[in-house]
Amino acid sequence: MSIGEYLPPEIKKASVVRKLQRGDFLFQRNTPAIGVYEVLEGRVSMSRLDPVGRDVILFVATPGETLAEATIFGGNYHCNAVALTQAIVRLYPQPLLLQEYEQNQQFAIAYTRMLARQLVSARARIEQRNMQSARDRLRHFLSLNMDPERLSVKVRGTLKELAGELGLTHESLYRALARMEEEGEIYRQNNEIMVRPPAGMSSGSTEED
Amino acid sequence: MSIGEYLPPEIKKASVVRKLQRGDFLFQRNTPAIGVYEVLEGRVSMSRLDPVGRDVILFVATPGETLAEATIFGGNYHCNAVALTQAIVRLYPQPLLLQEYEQNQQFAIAYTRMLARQLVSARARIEQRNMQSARDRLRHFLSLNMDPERLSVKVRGTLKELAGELGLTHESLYRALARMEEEGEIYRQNNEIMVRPPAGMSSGSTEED
DNA sequence: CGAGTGATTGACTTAGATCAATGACCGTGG
DNA sequence: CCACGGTCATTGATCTAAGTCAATCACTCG
Repeated sequence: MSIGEYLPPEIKKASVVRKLQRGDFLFQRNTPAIGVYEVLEGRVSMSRLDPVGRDVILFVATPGETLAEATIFGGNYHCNAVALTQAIVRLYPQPLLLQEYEQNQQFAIAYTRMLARQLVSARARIEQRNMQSARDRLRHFLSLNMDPERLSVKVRGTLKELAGELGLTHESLYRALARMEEEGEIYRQNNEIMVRPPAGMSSGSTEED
Repeated sequence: MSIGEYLPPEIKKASVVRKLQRGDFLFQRNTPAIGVYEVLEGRVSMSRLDPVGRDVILFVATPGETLAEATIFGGNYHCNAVALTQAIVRLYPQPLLLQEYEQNQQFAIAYTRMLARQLVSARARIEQRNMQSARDRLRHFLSLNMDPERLSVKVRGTLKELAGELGLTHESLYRALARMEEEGEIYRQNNEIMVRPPAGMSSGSTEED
């Protein structure tokens, strides 16, 4: 799923890890693209100055996300990338990526697929954000991430981080969780959120114990 | 930019237009993918049943948008597509697309680029949604769509549609526009929104008349 | 043990959503 | 040619839920 998983070993080996202090530029707009980055730690923001001189944020990449995917084909970067926190990134050199794309159709397909998959999940997040209520956003998140067997979601990281992912303050998320638990819609246990099926759902194949 | 623009003419010719009534399925999950669709008119929703039986919306495609881009490589559809309104779509047959992708590297690159571009703009929209205030969302939109020469944005379609794109009610958008105009931040004329540069900006190269 | 952070809850504020009404405009059909 | 229905643009009044500020408790790490 993440970029590292399907890259040929020689590109992995040729990748370079870079550490950034808060405020460091990773790259600047209209500068030749040297490759695609993956964020390993911290947060890196991509932004651009608008014609009036304001900085417009296009994307804030968090660990596991890649940036500047289109620069596999060369050209210049189209925005500025700045570390918002101390951060660690991995650079996959453009010439190697492009060469692989051109010579190994399996890789080209994998790369294209990855972009399509990311697009699907970005769009899903937009849909999530179309809902204003904390509970609806949470439900959407749970629905998309639920383990079908257990009808539950293991929360990765902290609830605060989840709140950020949902575009909510942590307080709102805590309250939504609390109320949904009160009302019996969900049930929490450690860092796992179990969803209680609506009345009249048979659990089908997974009848345990 | 849109998919039609770089497709080889033979694929364009082979594409099929389909009209949908509200509620019609365009395709269903786990059904063999026959191609990539472009929405010409109306709104088509992509959704999936979650393990608990709720319908989760992944994406609502509007005119100009494509869906199921990953199915260029075949396989099954991964969600259900239903017309939310009366709609018109164009189908680009998967076998032709794949053949072209495999045999014409320029096309493969163009297709990959298109996905990367869409990803950039989807991410930008997520950033926009991270802002809760109507004015900030509007500013973000203006910054991204501003004509650099005129420092203005021509609104496509109605303001109501724009409100939807910004994730706001139309009333909120009207009020935000009105207040920003009152305060001199913007200036409206027909369907164009002109942005008044913050104090102390020289317009640089475009000093006209 | 004390600092730092996450989880949680309470009190209060506020801006967006909602409901409602009005005027402008546009196309259609009689 | 005009009346009528529909939609957009706009504004007012009100509601509500999320944001904000603040406090507490548990836990971890050095």
